[in-house]
Amino acid sequence: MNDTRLIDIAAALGISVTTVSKALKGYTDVSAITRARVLEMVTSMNYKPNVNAVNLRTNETKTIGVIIPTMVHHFFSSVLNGILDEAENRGYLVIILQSNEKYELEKKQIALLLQKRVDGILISLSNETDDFTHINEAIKKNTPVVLFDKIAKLVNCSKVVINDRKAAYDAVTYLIEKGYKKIAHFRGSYTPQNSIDRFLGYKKALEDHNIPYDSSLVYLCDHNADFEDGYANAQKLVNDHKDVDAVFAVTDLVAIGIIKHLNEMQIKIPEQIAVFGFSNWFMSTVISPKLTTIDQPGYEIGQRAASILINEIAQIKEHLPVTHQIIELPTQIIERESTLRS
Amino acid sequence: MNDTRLIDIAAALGISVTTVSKALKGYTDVSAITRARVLEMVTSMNYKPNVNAVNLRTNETKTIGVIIPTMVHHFFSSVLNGILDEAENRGYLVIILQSNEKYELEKKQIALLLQKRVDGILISLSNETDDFTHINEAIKKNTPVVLFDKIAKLVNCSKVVINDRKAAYDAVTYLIEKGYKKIAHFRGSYTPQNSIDRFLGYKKALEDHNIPYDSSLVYLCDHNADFEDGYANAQKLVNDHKDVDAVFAVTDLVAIGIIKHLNEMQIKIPEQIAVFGFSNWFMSTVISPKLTTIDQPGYEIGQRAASILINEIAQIKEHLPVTHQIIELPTQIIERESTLRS
DNA sequence: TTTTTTGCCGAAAACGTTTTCGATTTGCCG
DNA sequence: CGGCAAATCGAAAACGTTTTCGGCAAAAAA
Repeated sequence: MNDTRLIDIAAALGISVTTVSKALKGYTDVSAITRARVLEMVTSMNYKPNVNAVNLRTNETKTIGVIIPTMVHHFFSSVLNGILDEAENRGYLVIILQSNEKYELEKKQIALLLQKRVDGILISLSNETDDFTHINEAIKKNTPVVLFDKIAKLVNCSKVVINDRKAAYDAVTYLIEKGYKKIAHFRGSYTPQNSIDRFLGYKKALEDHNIPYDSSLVYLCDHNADFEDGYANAQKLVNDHKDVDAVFAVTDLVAIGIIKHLNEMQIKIPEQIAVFGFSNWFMSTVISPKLTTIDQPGYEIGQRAASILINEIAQIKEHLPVTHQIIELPTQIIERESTLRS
Repeated sequence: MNDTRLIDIAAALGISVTTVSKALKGYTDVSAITRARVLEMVTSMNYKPNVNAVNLRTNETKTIGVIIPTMVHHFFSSVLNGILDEAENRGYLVIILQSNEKYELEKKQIALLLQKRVDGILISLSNETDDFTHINEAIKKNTPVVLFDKIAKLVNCSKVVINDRKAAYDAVTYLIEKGYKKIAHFRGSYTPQNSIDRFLGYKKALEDHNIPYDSSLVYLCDHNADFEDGYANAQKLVNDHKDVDAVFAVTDLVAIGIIKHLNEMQIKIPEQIAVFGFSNWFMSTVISPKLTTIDQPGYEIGQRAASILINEIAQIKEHLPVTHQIIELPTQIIERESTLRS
């Protein structure tokens, strides 16, 4: 346990702890020469400040908390990646918690983070969450919160999102312009804003191009919007509607489920039915045919969210007024084989 | 900022901080009645201890650090999941860092964790790492370390692994017993123990079944052992060896790359060439044909590793001798279509 | 009654920093 | 040479706990 303390290097130098501390923190009332001596002794004795003492004294932890619905998901992994990088660059550590899409757990975890006195919180809401008092509680306690991806519009804080509605609109418009006539939609469950917006974008695009909206063409994938959902519903789709020529899926995973079933039924993609995904999960280049999809910049979302949060932390510390910002990151269509008729 | 402190509830009750603290920590020298009053006041005033003060006083942080090569990987996501669950159950928070497979970064991050005074460290080594002084440094400082997955046998600490060699041996033996004669191996790079062991298991299984080892049947996938590796090498394989009837891949991702190429070449799986993966990544059920593979219990690895670490932390705190343990978690063959000849 | 035990409580030190405020010295100018 | 400003330092309080140690009362033993 070679933990050298301020008092140790003070003793070694024959000066006071006060001066040592001040030398390190850039106070002006310490001479250049003693500062140099302190700095040298600090490295030679390998001094590392005791964060617990610092935290107690300064009442901050240089730590931010992150709550995500799930970790085992490529999109959230990317977001986390962005958060971790930005946090490290700015000298912050990151505590990660998973809500497993449960509201109660999410609530508990906010409380845990507040108790641990993290300097700020990044959170993507669980699908269950429809009450936001726990978030507001954190904000009221002067702990800044930044919502990302799955947000709540009502909460008064900064947010980093993509425009799901526009992205979906663009996707469906793309399909229409490619000549597809009867476009089905495999939507996610009813609560998360994401799947609502994507559905609305789908609907709007149809209407704007004079294609009547037909609710029987919308299939609900509420079992996590995963592979099985797409697979099972694809079965129904080909039974119900012989003349569908394209599907816009709420998720790459759903899209891959669709592709798998169509492949098994020997239905040609995109000749008979085109498939459009959402997320640009790297797996979408692995399957056959390669999936056309919407690129969602996960890494950048994480990075921006962390950056904004850390800025707000600094502002609060300086007692400056914080202005919340809503960042909308651009998405783009990644055109691949699954919609590309020759 | 409603942060009530011990002194506040002491004042509210007209007693001393000492007694309040003792009531909360289960000391015997506080009467049942005052203890009850304290407990009541604690909940009514919503008291939460200031962790920084507690940490400073007790010299522990109730936090463990985790370093993994990468987060965007299903296996590590699962491991993290296990770690997070176990940690939360035992009242610990988790700080996660990524080494991005870089030795230098890994070294820096160990230092960072030590500086933050985490109570223990979980780490899966980067591929580059071949020097272990940074790990030993942590151990010397009385911060317990548990290695998992990508370990170093030389480091004197607890480890949680699967038996890669045996798993590979079983896989290849399975192929041989199914009647496959000429079995290629797509191996990972030369440094990580994992891919070495899987290669050795492959070789041993051949020898034990009187099949001569042929080094030209071993293809190196050293570009992250990912999808592209499998795809590219599969191309070489079918050129070089017309008579190969099975491939054992170091990773599901590599296996999927192989499958993709074979599908494109209209080579029937498993009739002409069987494919065997490693990891039981959930994607292996999504592709066609579904991939036979080795199930690697990621979640359990994380859980066990965290559990062992937290036990050791407790032992060190009580000044008990710690006995390091090496846990080998069982793997099993998941038989699916890619090796199942009808 | 006196002595001893038991039960209950509080004063105070300690953990390692940061920061305020006052003290001391030095140089400078008149 | 006196006085003032600037430069440099240190004592001490504070952050909120935990824990040791001793004190004091009431109950039990003598």
